Order: sequence, then C-alpha cells, then structure tokens
Amino acid sequence: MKKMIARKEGEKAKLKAKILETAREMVIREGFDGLSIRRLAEKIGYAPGNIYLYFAGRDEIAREICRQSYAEMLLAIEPAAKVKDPVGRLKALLKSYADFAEGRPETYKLAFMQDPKFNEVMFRQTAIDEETGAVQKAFRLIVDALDELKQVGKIDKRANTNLLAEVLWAGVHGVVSLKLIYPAFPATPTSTLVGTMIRTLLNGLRVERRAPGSGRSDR
Amino acid sequence: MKKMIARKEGEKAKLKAKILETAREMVIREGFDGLSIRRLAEKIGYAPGNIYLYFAGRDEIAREICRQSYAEMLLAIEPAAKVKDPVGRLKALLKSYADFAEGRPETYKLAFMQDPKFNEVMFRQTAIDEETGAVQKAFRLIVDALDELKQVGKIDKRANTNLLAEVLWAGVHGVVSLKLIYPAFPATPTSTLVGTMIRTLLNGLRVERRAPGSGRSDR
DNA sequence: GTCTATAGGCTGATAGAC
DNA sequence: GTCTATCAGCCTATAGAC
Repeated sequence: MKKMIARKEGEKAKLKAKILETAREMVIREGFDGLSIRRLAEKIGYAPGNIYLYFAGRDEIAREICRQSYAEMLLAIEPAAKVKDPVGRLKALLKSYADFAEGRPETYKLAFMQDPKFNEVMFRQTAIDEETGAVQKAFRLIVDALDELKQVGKIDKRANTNLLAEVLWAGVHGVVSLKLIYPAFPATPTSTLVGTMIRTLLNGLRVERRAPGSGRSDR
Repeated sequence: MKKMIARKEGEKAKLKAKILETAREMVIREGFDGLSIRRLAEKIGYAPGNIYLYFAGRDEIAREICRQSYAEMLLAIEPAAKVKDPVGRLKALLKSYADFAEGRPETYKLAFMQDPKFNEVMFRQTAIDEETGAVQKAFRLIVDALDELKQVGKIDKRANTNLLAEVLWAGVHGVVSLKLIYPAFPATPTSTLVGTMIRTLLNGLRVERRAPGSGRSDR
C-alpha cells in the first residue's frame, strides 16, 4: 500500500518543501508573527485548507522552521571547528556564531529568542537525530575547545568546562540578542563587543591563584 | 478652562492609573500578546471604547508599561549602589539586575526582549526625564563602579569603561534572557552562571600585560 | 463619560463539492 | 488534491445614542 503511492509521496514531499521554504521566507522577513496560513497559502498559489494536508497546523510549521534554523547555525559555525589552535578555534566558533545571528536576525530571533513552545525539544539531552541535535553538537564544539585548553594548561585543571561553555555561549548571546532588539543600546559595534567579551572571558580563565568556574561545579 | 476641570482631571488620572495597573498585570501574567483592549476593558468593568479616552491605543499603553518597567529595574538595583567597595558594588549591581529579571520574567521580557517598537526611545541619550532615563542611570552606576576600579588601579588605566559596562550588561543579560526562554538549556542554575560570568569577566579585567577593552576603544 | 453597536480587519481550522 | 465556503473566534478602533 505504501509502495503504491511512492510517486505521489514524492510529489507530496515536494509541495511540503515548498510550503516550508515559503513559510521560512515569511518568518525571516516579518518575524514569526507574520506567518499566517492564509497568506502562506496565497503565496504558493493554493487554498488555505491545503496546508493542513501537509502540516497539522501553524505550530508544526514553526517547529520545523526552528529545526532548520538550528541546523543552519551548526553549519555556520562548523568550519571554525577546523582551526587547530584551541584559542583561535574558540574565538572563531563564537565569532561565527555571532555573525550568524547578525546575518540572519529573524532566524536567530525565532530560534533563540522566541517562546520555547516551538523549540524546547531542541535542548533536551535525549535529542539524537541529525537536525535536532544541532544545538548539542554546537555546544560540544565549545566544550571540546575548552577541554583542550585545560589539557595544555591554559585554563585551570579544576575548571568546569561545561559551565564555562554555557557562560561563553550566554555571553555572546547576550551581545547579539541585545543588539538585535536595541540596535542603539550597546552603542559599540557588535564585533567589538563580541571581541571584548571573548577576550575578557578567556583572559579571566587563564590559570591564576583561583580556579575560575570551579565554584559549585558539581551540580 | 483647564482650571475648571481640575477635579475631573483628577478622576481621569485615577481611572487612567487603574487601566495601566490592570494592563500591567495582564502583561506580567500572559505576556505582551495577552494584552487586549477588550479584555482589559472587561476587567476594569468598562466598555472597550472608553479605553481610548485615556490612551491613543494599545501601543501607547504598552509603551507606558515599558517606562514603568525600566523605572522598576532601576529601583531594584539602586540599593546595590550604596556598597562602598567598587568590586562588591559591581557584583551587587549585576546580581540584583539578574534577580530582577528572574523575579519578574514577563516584565523583563517586555522591557528587554521585545520588539523595539515600544521602547526605542528609552535608550536614546537625549532621554532626560525621571523614568525615561532609568536605563541610562542604571548604566551610569556600572560605569561609575568601573571608573573607580580604574582609579584604584584594579583595571587598566587605558580601559574603556563604557565599553566594558556594555559587555558586563550584555553578559548578564545573555544569561538571564537565555534562561527565561529556555529554562533547560544552560543546565546550570542562573545564580551560578551569573556569578561565574561576573567573576570571570572581572578576573579578565585585572591589570595584565595587555589592556582589556582597549581595543578599538575610540569609536 | 459611558454605553452599545458596529465597521472592517485579521486569524486558524474544517466540511463538503468537484 | 484542490477548491470554495464557512465556522467561530479574535482584534483595534470608531460612531453615535444616552
């Protein structure tokens, strides 16, 4: 039975992709609130009801776009993972992350600044498949770089690299998200802010008397 | 003419305050999207049309709530400004800021994570009056603490304290905003993340060979 | 000042003809 | 599969009676 409609399923998949692509454009241009079934249907030249043949509803489309966005983010930062020097790699990773946010503001807003309704699944540790695990993979890249820094003695042996990766991520996220919402507030250019953030944090992580990130590390 | 309706204006102001208060509760409970003129009117026991006697429209109400939120934020962090030790003061300021965000999530979302439509005015340097300037005042408190640190030689003389204040603010904002959207992502408790963020940044700012925040400081 | 009524939109989602 | 028509609801804002 499933075999018999193989060709049709192929066509179905095509239209489904077109719906998704168009929906994505709408979200990127107008934000998530600008995504309406009616206007989406009109754009692809179909009646509104047809959308429901491919998606359960508007929320499912939004979730799918979210998944794509995370995959895109991972794709954007992955090249930086090839940098050999762990310090340079860390900087490259975080800077490419910031560039991604700046270059695709609406995508970033949807994926990282929106109601968790559409993406809470993404951050679960149980997430495994290719796209869903994009955030975890990206996070891993940062932790790995920090672990290398620990091994070569550039940061304290006792440092909690998971915690530090979270702090670094949050720090860069803070700059780019604030910038996306209030282009005028941090008056300094994003690149300078991100650069200073990364440099200062890394500087603060160098081996000193006290172990940074060692506080309450075991919970 | 204005004198003659003085009493009435007093009553007007009272109802206006009630509208605002109710609207504020709605936003805090349901988010900005949950603020509707109809339900607002119903809650205060008036017909929808009456709202327009006091406010030009929904957006004006939202803007007013925003103004209040900024004032509230300043109020929340101001006590920390009394701490004598500049390091302790800086930590106290940023921690009370984080506490404010955590304690009033919807208020914080509205004021710092929403479309700039309602609050872009707040970040302008020209903003002068009491409430509108709340953000600038709060920012000043941070810059002042950093300037003191500079004077006592705890951070480099060449440091751009304005830039550093922006980085610190953005760093804390990054933690709290990420937490508000994805309670599960940074698995670490907010207080630990904020603590590590502040400690690491300050640690990175101590006088070293290189001046942190001195890069591209003059623009 | 306050009301009712309504204009004029928008929305997601569904039923049933073809 | 695709359509039209529609349900059922939301919304902001305004007009005009009382």
